[in-house]
Amino acid sequence: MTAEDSLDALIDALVRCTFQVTGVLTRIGGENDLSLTQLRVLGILRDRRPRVTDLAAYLGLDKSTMSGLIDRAERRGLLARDRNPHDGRAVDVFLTPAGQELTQRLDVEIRRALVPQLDRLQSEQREQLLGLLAPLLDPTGGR
Amino acid sequence: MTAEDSLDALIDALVRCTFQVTGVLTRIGGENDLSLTQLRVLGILRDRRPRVTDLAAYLGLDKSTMSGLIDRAERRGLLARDRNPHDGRAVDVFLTPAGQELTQRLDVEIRRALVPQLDRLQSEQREQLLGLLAPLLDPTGGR
DNA sequence: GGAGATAGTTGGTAATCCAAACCATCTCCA
DNA sequence: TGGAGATGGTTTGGATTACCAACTATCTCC
Repeated sequence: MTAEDSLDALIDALVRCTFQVTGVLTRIGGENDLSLTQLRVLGILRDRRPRVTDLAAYLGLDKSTMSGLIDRAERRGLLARDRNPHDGRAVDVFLTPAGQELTQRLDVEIRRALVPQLDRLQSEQREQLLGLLAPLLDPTGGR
Repeated sequence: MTAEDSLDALIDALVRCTFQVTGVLTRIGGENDLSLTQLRVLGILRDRRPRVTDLAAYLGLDKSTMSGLIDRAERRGLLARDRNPHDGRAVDVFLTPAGQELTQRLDVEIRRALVPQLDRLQSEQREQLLGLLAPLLDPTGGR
């Protein structure tokens, strides 16, 4: 197998893996009446209190899309808005206690769903995988 | 770091990686007026000629959703339907030449977008990563 | 203090998705 | 063999997701 083919195979595996994980997340979200995007919103808000624009930027969505997403989640009591004290234009978004509770429960479910796959690897292989994924995630490109 | 924490970190990295790859695919799809789902449809049809229900099952979608997706892609001339010769109820779906051409172009673009990230790894690390992803993708669970 | 930039919402449109209802075809057994 | 039930697809209706353009409110800075 040439290096070229091997790279193709790796990309294929990466994409396949992406869809597999996405499938798990979509399923778990769906079981809780959450779209994948809503799931991501909750995940981001777990340890942050961003303004609407930041949230949209994280997710790669338009501001107006964000408004609707927040509206519906707010109506369900999962998150809330608050005027930013330092900038009268900005609106901070954060989880309500109910949202925190749900997010935590989802975390457990996601973990439970993914662990069996990861358990196919031995402990040191998992360490290795973590080490290999890290550079891929570094936004600075490691330079 | 305990083994428990390490597993959490790995799951976090895996999910983060998933969203990063999804972002790339969504962007490239969008540049070609394709949703992520349409992109997947084309990808699946690359080397298959499934019936509508099979396609829906692959993607985890409802039959009725599939109908609409196929309709729109067919209207764009990317794929076509044909009555299954062995089962009068079933409808086979396959790429048109235009669809094949687009799919191939998308393949190149996706490759080009992901290679820079993967180039952060040395050749043998990429081999290693491929080896670690393989068992995660095996639907039989390797048993 | 006002012109231009920035933050967010609203309204309009298209795509995506599900569920339920529906027709056509197939299976299979009584 | 004929018909009841299962299966494959489409259609319809409704909620969500997503974009863009237009709008209001606030901020920045000359």
